[in-house]
Amino acid sequence: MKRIIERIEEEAARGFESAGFNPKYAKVTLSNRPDLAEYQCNGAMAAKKEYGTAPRKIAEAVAEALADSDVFSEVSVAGPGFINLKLKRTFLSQYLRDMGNDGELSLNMAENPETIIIDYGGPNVAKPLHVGHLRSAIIGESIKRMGRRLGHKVIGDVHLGDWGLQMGLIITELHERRPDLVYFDENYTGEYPAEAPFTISELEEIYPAASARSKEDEAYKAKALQATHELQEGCRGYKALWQHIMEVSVTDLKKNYKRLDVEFDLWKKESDAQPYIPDMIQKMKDEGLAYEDDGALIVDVASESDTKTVPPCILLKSDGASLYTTTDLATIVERMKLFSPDEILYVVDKRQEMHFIQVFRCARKAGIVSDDVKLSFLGFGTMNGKDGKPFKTREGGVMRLETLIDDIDAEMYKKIVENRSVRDKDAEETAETVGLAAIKYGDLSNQASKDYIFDIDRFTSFEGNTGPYILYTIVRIKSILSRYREEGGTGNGPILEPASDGEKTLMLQLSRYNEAFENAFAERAPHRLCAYIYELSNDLNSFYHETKILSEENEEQKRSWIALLDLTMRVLEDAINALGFSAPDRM
RNA sequence: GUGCGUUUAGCUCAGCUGGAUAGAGCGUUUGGCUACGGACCAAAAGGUCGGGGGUUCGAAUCCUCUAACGCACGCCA
Repeated sequence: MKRIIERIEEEAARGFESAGFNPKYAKVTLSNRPDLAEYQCNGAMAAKKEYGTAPRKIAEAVAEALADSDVFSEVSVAGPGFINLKLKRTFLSQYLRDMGNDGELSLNMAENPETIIIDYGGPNVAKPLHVGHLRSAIIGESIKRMGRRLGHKVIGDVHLGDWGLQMGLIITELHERRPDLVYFDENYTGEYPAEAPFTISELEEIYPAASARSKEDEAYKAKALQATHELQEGCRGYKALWQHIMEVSVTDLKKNYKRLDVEFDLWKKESDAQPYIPDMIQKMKDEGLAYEDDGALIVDVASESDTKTVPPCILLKSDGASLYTTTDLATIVERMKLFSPDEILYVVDKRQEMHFIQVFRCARKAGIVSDDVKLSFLGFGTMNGKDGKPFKTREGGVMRLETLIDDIDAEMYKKIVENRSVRDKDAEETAETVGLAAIKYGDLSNQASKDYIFDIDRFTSFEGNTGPYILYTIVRIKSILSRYREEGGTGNGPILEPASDGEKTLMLQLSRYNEAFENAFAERAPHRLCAYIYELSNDLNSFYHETKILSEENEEQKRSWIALLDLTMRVLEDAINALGFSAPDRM
């Protein structure tokens, strides 16, 4: 469905044209002065240069040409040449009726759906999910859902880190602790045990210990590097261990992501890209792109227009082992082969930007992707605690994601039980639903690229710009609608012209849904959608407060309001679903 | 050192790509409970948009200089 702003712009363009001016100046924006008008056009000022006429004169001519408009009830000129536009009430109500009947709630499905792979998650196996993984999961999931909602084919890939030094570290540490395990016996040729020799909690303890030790003990680190290399070379025992680590980790990861209502289509991992590495490297060597430098195999990716030095990509270390960069490149090879996507989007900590600049350039240079494939990077900022420093536990350690979710759920449960409008047996489930909304909305309502402060008290609040407030609004509407049905009401009437300013404000806001949603996706900016639903919720609550709906005696009016509530609810639920959370029936 | 990012109300953040009087929430102060759900609504106070200079009819937004903080800069991921 055409955006309301486009309809308005077209009409304004007609005005410019019939007044003898170029319609390109008919750019319309939301009014800065809602007390004067709903929309405004500043084109008269811009047109001054071309026509040498006073902007006010131009504006007045345009206003006159629009006097008989079907769209505007009033076109007036203010200040130096602002054209203020007030919409006809019939125009607005008709737009909303069309929207209500539109199966997509006015959203425009992509004309040429794209295949987009989103790489988010990126957890390392054997390491517990911590709060650092939260943002990637939340932001990536919402962009995936927004894209799908608009008809694109979006593939989410968790892309596990299972092939780097951390595996070597774990193997080395295990070796130190339990040298008797068969996996370390080079002469062993039999079958390895089916059962893993460790649990997830042991695994989660082993890695940090090994990592810490490698930073102090050179010899130990050398061993880990060696083990990493041997694993990559296919050492049988290590490979079997790796298999165990994978099974144990993935089971745990799936459990955690499920709690976040984050779902990946692909559980690909770094090691899956390994088979593509030899050919890829050979090709780059043959083409003269890759060459040896200090024993390492590198590719120059600097460009003359750079304002800073972009270091070359290292494909193979001097010891012959591959790295993050190598794997990422090979992963692109694999993705092109399996999915031939139009875009690959990485939702990753912004500190990794340089790495991706290198990888993208190298991929293009080596012809791994053609020019029409978009490689994009959505970097997000750090999640800080209330002190402005990276989020930690009270003891100063890394906060586990599970713990964080537990804390939020507990806080939510407390508040819900206090309010006791929900039966106890449902309270726990409701707390989880509302808690998830609190976490996700708290994150998504901030601009992704900036650091933000994670404040449990604020996010779990039911007041202000929070997830729970949005849910509250939805639940409130649901409650009225169900009471309406209980009282024997059926169906929605056609939406009538707004009867009050509050109702008009609500209707205007609803009419901007497609614009808000489509822009949010185009800019990969979930926070825009958050801002939209927050405003919509405010408008709904204001309207609700000043309007007695169920006791309205004019049946036609009542049915119109019910239709308006119903439409608002559908828009809100559609939006939060795209953001990645949902509303309970009661709370 | 080089580059990137951030700086807007006491606090947490918006500001839709240059428009009129810079907006929300929290907190503070005040008003509204015969409640279709008060987890709400209405209102007030609170700002030299880090600082200087420039571009133009017009700048939080573009350019330039500068300060503070954060981050990244070849064999970690």
